[in-house]
Amino acid sequence: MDTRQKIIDAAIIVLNEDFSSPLDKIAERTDLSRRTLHRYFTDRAELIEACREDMLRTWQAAMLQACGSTEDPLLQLEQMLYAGIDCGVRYIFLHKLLSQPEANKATGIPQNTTYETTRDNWFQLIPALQRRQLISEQVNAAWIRLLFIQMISVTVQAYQSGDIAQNDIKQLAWYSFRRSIGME
Amino acid sequence: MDTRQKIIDAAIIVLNEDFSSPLDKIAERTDLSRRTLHRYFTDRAELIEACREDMLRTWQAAMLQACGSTEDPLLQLEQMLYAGIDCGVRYIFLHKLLSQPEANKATGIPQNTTYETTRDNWFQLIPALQRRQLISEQVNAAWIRLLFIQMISVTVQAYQSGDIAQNDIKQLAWYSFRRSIGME
DNA sequence: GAAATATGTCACAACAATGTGACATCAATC
DNA sequence: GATTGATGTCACATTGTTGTGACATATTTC
Repeated sequence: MDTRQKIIDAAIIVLNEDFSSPLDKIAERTDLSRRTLHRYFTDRAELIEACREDMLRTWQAAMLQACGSTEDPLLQLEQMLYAGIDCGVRYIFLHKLLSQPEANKATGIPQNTTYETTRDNWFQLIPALQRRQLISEQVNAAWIRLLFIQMISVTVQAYQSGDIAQNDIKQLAWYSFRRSIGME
Repeated sequence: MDTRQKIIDAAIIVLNEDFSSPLDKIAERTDLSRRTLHRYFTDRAELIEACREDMLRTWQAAMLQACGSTEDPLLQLEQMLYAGIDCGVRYIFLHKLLSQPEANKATGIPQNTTYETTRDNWFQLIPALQRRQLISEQVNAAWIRLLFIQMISVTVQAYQSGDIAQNDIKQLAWYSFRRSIGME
């Protein structure tokens, strides 16, 4: 398997838990030495940048596919949730990273307009659904956005905890999410 | 105001964002020098321990009050949610800290059985409500527990973001939470 | 205003994390 | 079996973080 990708995968998991974690921990998780890690990424910043690009690519691909699979905006929303869940830790870390501009400045990550526009497209779905009376207009769109992100976080934790039957989790997530935003 | 407490408050906020953050950042947030911080807490471990105790105390007091205010288990659950929200970042950080035993070992935090028993008491409420048919028995108790914790996190973010009317947030949180677990 | 208390500034040693060079080792390929 | 490519080991300079001592400067209390 691609060593570079193996490092990125490990970095995403470790840095998601603790953003200031030393590179040794990432190397440890890949069964490679820190020296090898540095052969692929000269810099910590370069590694983080690679993680960001990887997460962004994965997320955008998943979201595009989810939206392309149907015309029904309700089904689109459901598929978007599943797509986020499939991205898992990537999705969570990406949003954590991009919602903390201080961290970005420190690591020199450029502002990514692709992300913003893509994201904004997804979340224009909500007002559209509200106009069609499929979601109560009482519930704030910003609130729904927070619930969406957090539902993916809950789901990832559920998978990791092992306390919940793996097969049920996705349906459970969609059930809880759609009810939390006032559907059905 | 109590300087010691001021430091703890700052530490909770900063460490919640980045657990490995240098002490300078905490000191900066209090408008005190790092030297003064070290006069109150000789050690980083000691400061973290103080944060843990502070969070635990605040949380337990809030939860006890919430449960003592009524006999109705449904109202109790609602009050518990509001209590968690009032604890805010404290609640989130406490759960983050106590759910990562690796971090505890590193900092020498002792396992706290008071926390576990108190927590377990609260979450015995769920099965009780399910037996009374107030919550669907279809929904897993572990899942509900995750939703509860995350709903508080969402609410704190909503307060911080400023995108949502402050007055509405608590009611919004209770509405979304109770529907997400299958009530009403 | 003198004494006591709290805080700031500076310097410093100890340690941890980073990034790199030099060279060894191992496996695959020719 | 010699060569190449990927990785490991070790050493090293550099930088960031930590905890502490010595002393200066307010601020409060008597």
